[in-house]
Amino acid sequence: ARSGRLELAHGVVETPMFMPGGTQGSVKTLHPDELEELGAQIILGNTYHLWLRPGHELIRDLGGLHEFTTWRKPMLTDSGGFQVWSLAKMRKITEEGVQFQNHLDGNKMLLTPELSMEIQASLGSDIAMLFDECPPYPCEKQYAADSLGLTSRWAKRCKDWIVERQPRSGEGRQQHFGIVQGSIYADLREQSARELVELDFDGYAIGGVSVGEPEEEMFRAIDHAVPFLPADKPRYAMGLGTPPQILEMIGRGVDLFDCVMPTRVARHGVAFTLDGPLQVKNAEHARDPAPLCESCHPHVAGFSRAYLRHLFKAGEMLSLRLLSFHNLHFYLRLVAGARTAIAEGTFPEYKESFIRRYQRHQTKTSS
RNA sequence: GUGGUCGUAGCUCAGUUGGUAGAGCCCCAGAUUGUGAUUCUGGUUGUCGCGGGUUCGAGCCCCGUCGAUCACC
Repeated sequence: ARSGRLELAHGVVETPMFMPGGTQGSVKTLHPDELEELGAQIILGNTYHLWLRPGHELIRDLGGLHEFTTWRKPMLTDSGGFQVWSLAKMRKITEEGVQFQNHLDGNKMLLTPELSMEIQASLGSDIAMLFDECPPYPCEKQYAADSLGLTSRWAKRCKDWIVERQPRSGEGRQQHFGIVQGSIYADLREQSARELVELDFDGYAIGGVSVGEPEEEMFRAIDHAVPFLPADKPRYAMGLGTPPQILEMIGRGVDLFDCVMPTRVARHGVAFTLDGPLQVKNAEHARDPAPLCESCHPHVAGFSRAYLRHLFKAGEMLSLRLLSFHNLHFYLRLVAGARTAIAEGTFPEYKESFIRRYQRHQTKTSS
């Protein structure tokens, strides 16, 4: 485990850090001021979604994504590769890029490495992710190898675009993170990492995880990639994870995380607590005056489980907001605690005691 | 009073020529990992208004009865 400071165009990010997802220019249900209050230092935006709607040129003309959304702190934009994989109806991957039918009106579109870089430059994010191909799980080794090769060639094209279009360096410059692929194969992960490091980016992400693989495979993918990434550059595990997974990966030297889980499950009635996930809608809470958990943010601590259950059963929008707020608070506290523990040299104990309590009452397995 | 229609799960209803009861909602529980609030997956629930009859067998047919509703008198 390690801690650090990431200096970006719109401010400093302390690591390890969790980055809430603001896919369409909004962390669903929350006000930017609330995110600041929660201690969020960097949030995500998404190239694919913002390109389709309202359009990156519109956002650029209105001053960029920070100005557009009023979020003044650092932002990271995902390249769109994953969304083309997960959302588009039909897609055809070619050397040039990905042809697909978008999920909004079915129009045929083409996303290329250069276009992804251009869109992200228009958005003005602090960190732009390279355009990659995210292979599915399970994945034959030959496919994973071919896919990795394509991702590396696209990385080179992204690099060329960056050098040509953004020659300036220094403060305020947009940073770029490469994405290590290679599925579950150790040698491919190593190869991918080496090829990306050769091209020299500002940070490195581990992609192709959280695509349906078992947890052990996910950890192994991280372990296969981390040793080949430079120690002085940030490492980002894309799309992860559950609270215990976050701690496990911090223990493996990962600095940044993003995951829709805290906000998505919040909208479906699940609250994270020190004793594991809590199904707020369950009948057992119908008359429970207790708060969600002892670590609640003051804004949520005053509400009983009975009231929160009622809000969900009644379909009240406040329920979505309160649990989104609560779950992000939980995640951001988790990583803040990790930073403190790392600084004090007690991270292993912090991790173990958290996981022991979190999983104590769990009867189900998280596959 | 006469004639018609209808009584099936908590609610709204489907049940083919009689073959041993289903759906949606609700309720109960689970899922969710580079974003799906309005999603997905499971599960519980019936004296088929009641009482007789016909039949090997009735939610379906016959008789009676109760209730709802409509039309006419």
